[in-house]
Parts: sequence; structure tokens; C-alpha cells
Amino acid sequence: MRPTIKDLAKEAGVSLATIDRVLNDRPGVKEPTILKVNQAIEKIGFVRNIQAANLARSKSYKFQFLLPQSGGAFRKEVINRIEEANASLAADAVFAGSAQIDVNDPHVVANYLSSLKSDDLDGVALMVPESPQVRDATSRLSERGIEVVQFLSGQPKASTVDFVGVDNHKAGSTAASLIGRFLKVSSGKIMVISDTMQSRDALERRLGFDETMDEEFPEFYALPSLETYGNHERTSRVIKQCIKNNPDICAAYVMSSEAESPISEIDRLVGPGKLVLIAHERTAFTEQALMENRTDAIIAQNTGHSVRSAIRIMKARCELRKPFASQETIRIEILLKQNL
Amino acid sequence: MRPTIKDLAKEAGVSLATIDRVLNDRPGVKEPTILKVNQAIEKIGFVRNIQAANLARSKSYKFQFLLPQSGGAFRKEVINRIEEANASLAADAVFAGSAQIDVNDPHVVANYLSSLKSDDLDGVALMVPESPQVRDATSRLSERGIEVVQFLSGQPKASTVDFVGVDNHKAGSTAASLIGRFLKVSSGKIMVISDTMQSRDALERRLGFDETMDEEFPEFYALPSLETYGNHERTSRVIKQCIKNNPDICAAYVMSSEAESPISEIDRLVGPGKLVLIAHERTAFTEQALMENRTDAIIAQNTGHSVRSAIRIMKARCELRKPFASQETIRIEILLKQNL
DNA sequence: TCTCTAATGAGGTACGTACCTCAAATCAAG
DNA sequence: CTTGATTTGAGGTACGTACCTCATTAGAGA
Repeated sequence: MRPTIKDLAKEAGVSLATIDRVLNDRPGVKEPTILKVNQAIEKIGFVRNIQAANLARSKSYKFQFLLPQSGGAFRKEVINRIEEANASLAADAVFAGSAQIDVNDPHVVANYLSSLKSDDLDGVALMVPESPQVRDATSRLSERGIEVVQFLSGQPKASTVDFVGVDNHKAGSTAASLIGRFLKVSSGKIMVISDTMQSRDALERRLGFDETMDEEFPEFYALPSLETYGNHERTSRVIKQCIKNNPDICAAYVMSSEAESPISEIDRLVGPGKLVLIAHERTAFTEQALMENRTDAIIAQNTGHSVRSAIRIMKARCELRKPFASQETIRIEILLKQNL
Repeated sequence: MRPTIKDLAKEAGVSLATIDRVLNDRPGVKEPTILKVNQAIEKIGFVRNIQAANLARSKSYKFQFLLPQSGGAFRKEVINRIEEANASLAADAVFAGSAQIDVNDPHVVANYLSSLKSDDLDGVALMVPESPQVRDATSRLSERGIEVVQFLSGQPKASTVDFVGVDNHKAGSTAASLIGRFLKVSSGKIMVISDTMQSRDALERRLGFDETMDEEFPEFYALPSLETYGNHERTSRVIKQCIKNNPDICAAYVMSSEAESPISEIDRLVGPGKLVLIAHERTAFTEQALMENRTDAIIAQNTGHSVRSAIRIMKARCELRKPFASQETIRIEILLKQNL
């Protein structure tokens, strides 16, 4: 049996009331007494029974994921995983929901974050691009007792904010490696397609991609990034233009999380399976493209795992525990037709 | 607030005692009353507060992983992950440990399983080859109230036993696909090295490997499996022999979970990085081999995830809940230097 | 109708912790 | 030594459930 506060009180030679004051940071305990209690905690290895504590204070956890309004299939996937996590964690009295706002307007995001109150929310996971306003708003959130994690996008800035997601530099690097190894031709050009190159995520992927390409496969030349701005019309135009200007394209790297438009366009223009093609994120579309050999590999992060990881981190922080880091690393997954 | 048994009693128009009898399957309740209570449960959406229930019955969970005595680096990895899970789950009153026995002797395994008592153990995860004896022993375990999952090896037999681990057929298939795509030569032979071909896992990997090889890369020929029996001496001999007999070997698939011996031998005989080489399981050795380009890819399963998944499944079964299947799928991971 | 049993109700204690009140002890300053 | 504040102790109730005992009620059989 694990020691309880009674055992602790006996060991420390104080009353239960004092133990309670120390454990819950209540005032009115002299420094030497606190020390005595802490030593006793060490000695008998007391660990608070969180279930009992939560029961006593009828505590439940509420977490919210802040997602972009746009984002197509991938965003849908994230929402599904959040709902799933919510269902499976209901028994542990943790609730997870999501909200969708215009994440590209820092003002909107900052306003939204300011409106959150620690009464009805214990933590927020932000899938939001970085900006000074957002950074300030998150700092203030932490101060108000709402835990914050960066979710799948951005990078950890404040040391009080954990980051859940993959290393995009490595993801780009992985894409380059796969393309280089899959290509059977001896030279050629590689088309790189992105939503936008404004975001840090995209930049890092590109950096990683170029680095590995240059180092390990100098026989191939990666073209400048095509930006689609999420616009189908534009996507079609820039890809057509690029193919026309570069007849020796042998591969394509679709960096954007919305892969449908670019891949369909490439298929239409050069025929399915003609290029080595790597895309990001697992969605119904990319899965099918993989099965039909229209895509060679998908680089993905396990969305469900990411969601649960974010929740675990927020919960651990609420309970002033350290999350187990090794469990919380999000792997860069390589998906082929065979291991879908 | 979630409804409690009091709300439930009010809704069903019975007393708390009756609610308790129904919820805990105690005798002495008429069928129509049980029905009334169950309807009330449905109606108000009552879910038992498991934390409170566990607190009340001072319940903690104890799970054990049954591992092979041998197994080198990979077994070490599994043990580490179990210890880690144990540490991080202590707060939830679940304890996980491991035991190592001679899993290849069905008699030893069956005896061991028979000796387990539900007083001190709630569940067992078996990393044990299949055999009729073991199957019987697991059935009896279930009957005695100890939950069982197959862990990383074997296949689900009894419907009461879940399987945690990857689909080995797909894993072999994935290896074949990678080799086929990585090879730049137009034809050649592929060396396949296994610990033993007796185990179902190895057989399935080989089947998947051959299937994909035949279908997608008929220009390459996969040689018969070399069996090392975990013996370094023998490993060296059979590989040397194989290379001598087949000068046109262009790739190697190391199926066994102990990859060090075969890879070192191949390096010694044909030079590091000369063949396209795929191995299984992430260990310190395979990681380093990957970094040094002595291996092209590792096919792995996330050990930590597998361990936690097994624990979650056993716990869910103890609580008569259904585990969330999608969370419990173990992915076949492809590891390159870039996404380690 | 009486009797016996099965079904149900009422009430308690316990689990480990939080949080509250009030009394008692301690201590420093005057 | 008194005063007042600070520190500590003692005891209670609560959270939601399990599990126990005992009393009461309903229903069936004679």
C-alpha cells in the first residue's frame, strides 16, 4: 500500500491539518515545519493519490484545441481524433474540445485567448502560427493558470510552453531522402509545392529538404517552391507553368497539408505515377492516392497520438507533474502502400 | 456534473442499495428491477466513476509482461519501456512488471501461467510463441479472471485475447517494397536472414516479403531464408556461404530481431553500405548502423507505444470497458537516418 | 390467513484527499 | 506578564462508490 497523508503526518510528527497546509500551499506554516514535512515525504516516498484528490475537490479537466478555420481534410482528421480522445478519457474526468478561429490573424487569436478564463478551461493546445501578439497572449494565459502547448505548428518559444508535433526540418529531410532513394533516373529536377512559404513550418521543411538534397543527392535539382495559397485555380496555373518550363522534372514534393489539389493537378498534367511523389499528412485522399500508386509515400505524424500527447502534457502540468518526455515524442511516420 | 448513483436511484425509483446490487452483479434483485435500473442508466447516461470506485475498493492494477529470457538488445528495450510505463502510471494505481522465462518451451510457459493467481495479478501480456499448451493455459487464465493479451508475437487465437503488435505480413511486405525501391541496379539476388523460420512471426514476414517482391519487383530474386539460430558462429558461416554461392547479391533483409550479428558479418564480407540492407527493430545498434549508412532502413514498432497499449487494453478489460481500437493499432514504422 | 423466503430499503463505514471551523499552543513585542 | 498574532492541532463534512448489516416489505405457497 502506498503511504497516505496519515502515514505522512505520523512520520513528520505533525497533524493532518498541517500536512494539508503544506501539500496545498496554504499559508500559516513555519518554514522549519514545511521542511520537516518535505523530508518526511522524501523519506516514506509519499505520492499524493490524484484520483482521491480530484474526487475530493470534484475536479475535472477541460482542455481545448484551437484550430484553424480552414484546412480541409487534415483539420477534419484532427477534430475526429479530438472527439475520440474526449470519449476515451471521459472516464478519467478529462474533457477535450476544439474551437476554430481565424488563426492567421494574430489579433483575432490574441483576443480569443484573452477571453479564456481558468474557471472553465484548464489548458489550451494551439495550432496557430507564431506571432508576437500570440506569444504575449499565451504568456498571460499561463499566468492566469491556463496551461498552454503548441500543437503541430509553430515552435516552442516560452520555456513554459511545450511543443507537440514533429520536427519539420527532419520531415523535409526525410522527404528528400525518400525522393533521392526512390528515383531511378540519374538526374533531373524536383518540383516543390507549398501552401505558402510564410509559415515557419513550411520554411523548416524546405530547409531540411534542401539540406539533404544537396548533401546526398546533388545530381537532382530542387526547384523554387511553388506557392498555391490554398487556391485551386492558382495551383493549377503554377504547376502547369512549372512543368512547361522544366521538362526534366522527375519528382514532386507536396509540402502543404492539403495535398488533393496539387496531386490531382500533377496527375492530370503528367499522368499518374509518372513522377516520384511525396506528400504530407494522412487523410482519406492521400491514403487512396497511395493505394493507387499516385503517390509514392506519405510523411505523416500520428494525429491521434499527437492529440493524446497534448492532453497528457496539459494534464501533467495541471497536476504539477513532469510528463514523460519519451512517450510524448511525435514520430515522423513514413507511410507506403504496404504499411498504411 | 456527471450523474451519480444517487441520481440514478432517484431516476429508477429504487434505493441506493438496489443500485449497488445491480451495478456490482450482486444477487437478490428481480429481473424487472434490473431492467428498470438499466433503463435509467441509459436515460440519464450514468457512467460509473471509476476513480471513486477504485478508491472505495482500494483497487490497484498489477500487470505482468512475460518475456523471453534471450533476445538481446530488443528485449532490453522492451524492459526499459515497461519500467517507464510503470513509473508514469504509478499515479493511476497501475503497476507493470516483467518476468523472463524460457518461452520456447511450451511446458515451462504453461506451468508458469498456471501458477499465476488473480489475487496478485490482474493481467498478463505474453510475448510467447503459440502452442496448444499455451493456448489452453491462457484460456484457463481468462476463466480465473486474469486478462491476457498477446504481446508483439503470436496471433490472436481465442477471441477473448487481444493482440498488440504489428501485422508481420505487412512488415515483410514493407521491407520488400523498400528494397525494391531503393535498389538502383536492374536485377540481382536478395539475401534473407532470420533467426529461425519456425516462428509464425518469421513465416509471416517472409510471406509478405515474397508476395510484394514477386508482384512489384520480379526483376529481383529473393534467396531462401538463412537461419542463424541466434548463433554467431553459424551466422558467419551461412552468410559467407551464401555470398560465395551468389555473387550477384544486391540486397539483404535481416528479419531477426537481433540484427547485430548478421549486419556486422555482412559488413565484414562485402563492405559496409555495399548492399541495400533492411533490418528490424530499433535498438542502439540498429540506430547507429543507420546513422553510419551501414543500414538503409529499419522497420520497427514503437515499443513504448506497444507496452502502453497492452496495459491500456488489459486495464480496459478489467474495467469491462471496450478499449478504443484506433488508439491501439501499432504502426509499422519505417526509420531512416533522417527521421530517427 | 399465516409463514417463509426473496426482494428491497435504510443506514452505516470505508477509501484518500480537500477544505472548513474552532480551539489550543507558541512566540514575539510591549 | 500581558497582549496579540501566528502557528498548530482536532475534528468535522464532502467527493462517488463499495460493501456490510439489519429491518422492512412483497410475493408465493400451504
